[in-house]
Amino acid sequence: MNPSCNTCEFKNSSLFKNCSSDELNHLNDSKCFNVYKKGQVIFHEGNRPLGLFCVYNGKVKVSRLGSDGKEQVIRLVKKGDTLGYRSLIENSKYSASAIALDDTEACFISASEFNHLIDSNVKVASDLMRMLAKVLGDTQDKLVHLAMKPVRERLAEALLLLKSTYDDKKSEHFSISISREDLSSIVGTAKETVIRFLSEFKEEGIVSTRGSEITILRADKLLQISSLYD
Amino acid sequence: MNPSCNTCEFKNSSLFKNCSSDELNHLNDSKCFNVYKKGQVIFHEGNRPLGLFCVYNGKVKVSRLGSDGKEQVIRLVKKGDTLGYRSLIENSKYSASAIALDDTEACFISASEFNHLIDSNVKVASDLMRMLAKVLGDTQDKLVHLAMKPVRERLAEALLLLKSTYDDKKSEHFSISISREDLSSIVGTAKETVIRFLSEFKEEGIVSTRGSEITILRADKLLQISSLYD
DNA sequence: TACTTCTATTGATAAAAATCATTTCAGTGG
DNA sequence: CCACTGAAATGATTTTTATCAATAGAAGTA
Repeated sequence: MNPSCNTCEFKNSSLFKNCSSDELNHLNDSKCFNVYKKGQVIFHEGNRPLGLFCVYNGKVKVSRLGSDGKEQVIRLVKKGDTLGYRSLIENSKYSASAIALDDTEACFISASEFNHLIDSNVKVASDLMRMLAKVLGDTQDKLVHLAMKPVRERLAEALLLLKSTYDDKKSEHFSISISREDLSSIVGTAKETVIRFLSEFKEEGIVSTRGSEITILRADKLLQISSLYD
Repeated sequence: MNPSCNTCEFKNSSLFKNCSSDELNHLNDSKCFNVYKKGQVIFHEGNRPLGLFCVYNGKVKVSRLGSDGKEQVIRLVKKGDTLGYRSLIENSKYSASAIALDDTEACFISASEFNHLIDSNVKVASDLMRMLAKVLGDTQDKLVHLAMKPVRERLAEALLLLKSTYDDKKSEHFSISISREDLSSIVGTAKETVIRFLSEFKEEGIVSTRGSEITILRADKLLQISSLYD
């Protein structure tokens, strides 16, 4: 059950894709495999990071809470992704929390192990740097869209983001079970507002819902809606 | 006039603080000193980066334009800061433009020079990585605040950001000349809305204005206003 | 100085989104 | 199967912010 780094599904696509077999074995010996139930906190805003997480399975949201209880999702994390590296690099406390959106499994790598690895393998360090640059770019996009696009377009974009992040089956229609609360925290708006536009989308035949499950029927239409202002 | 890297004011605080004297000399020989007038474009969204800029003097905004002509400022850059490294690392086109907010001077370092440096000096690479992590954290803060705070609080925050970024004289009161248009692009709102809240701040004795110049009289009050929701 | 041109400011109004209240629906446990 | 609970959905209303329009003020230029 406990997956081995050397045979890991993400061996060639993760942050550690440029590790030697020896390095992977070493990682494997020191890592710690964890299981999280849906809704469980993986790490908590304000705590000190002890290492980083490599998500093996499941879905994770990285989000921050305002004093009024409102939540804003900063990033969605999928299997194969690394989690919690920013605070580690900055050597600062977590500025956000990571919460499982589904039952999730992740390997934990200690800070010392991680630091040793990026000090000793330049390729890993430079992959990490590129990853940071990529995530920074994505975050800037989010910022700009939040400032410039109305909710309807941001919702369309959020649905496409969910699809592009979590659609691995590539089936005809992508479905995801997500609470309206979580969805509104991704979009950056109120729950009811999300529900209203979602109802519009339903009437237009763009999505369908059954309980909290949303099925995207017309990704093309969503793309069109989301990029009205691009 | 053309400043030398080895005697540069920012020698010990810039991204290149861990360069050897030789490396600095080499940078100095290959760099190119540029002068930009207020309002002038330093680099433009969509273009391919040829190198990176090290700001020697002045103020720069990094911003993106929506199709409707609305602008959102992503980052403020001051003297001693590096500019344009994200696209360079990602090897992608500029996703934003850099525009001088004041008369600005900056040294340009070619991509090959820069890449060679980060490949050969691990310390520079790791400083760069920490810088990326820092900027990512700042951007995430911006994102969360934009989503959660009302304009009044974001305006207070923006004024404090301008002060913390550009106040070097540490005089009694910080003054800055900035158009309401630019200020609104930092806050992420309409020009008129900024003006209205600015008028409120004036009535409350928190700031004063003369033309486009804004003077912060009570930074403490701004801090209080901006962190109502923290 | 008078003129021209921005830009700041203020006012009135419209649009967008948040909030509050209520109803409906889906999943859960007896 | 039914009651119960929590989430989704819808409606009514308020708040916030954007937009449009007009005026006033600053800065540059002939």
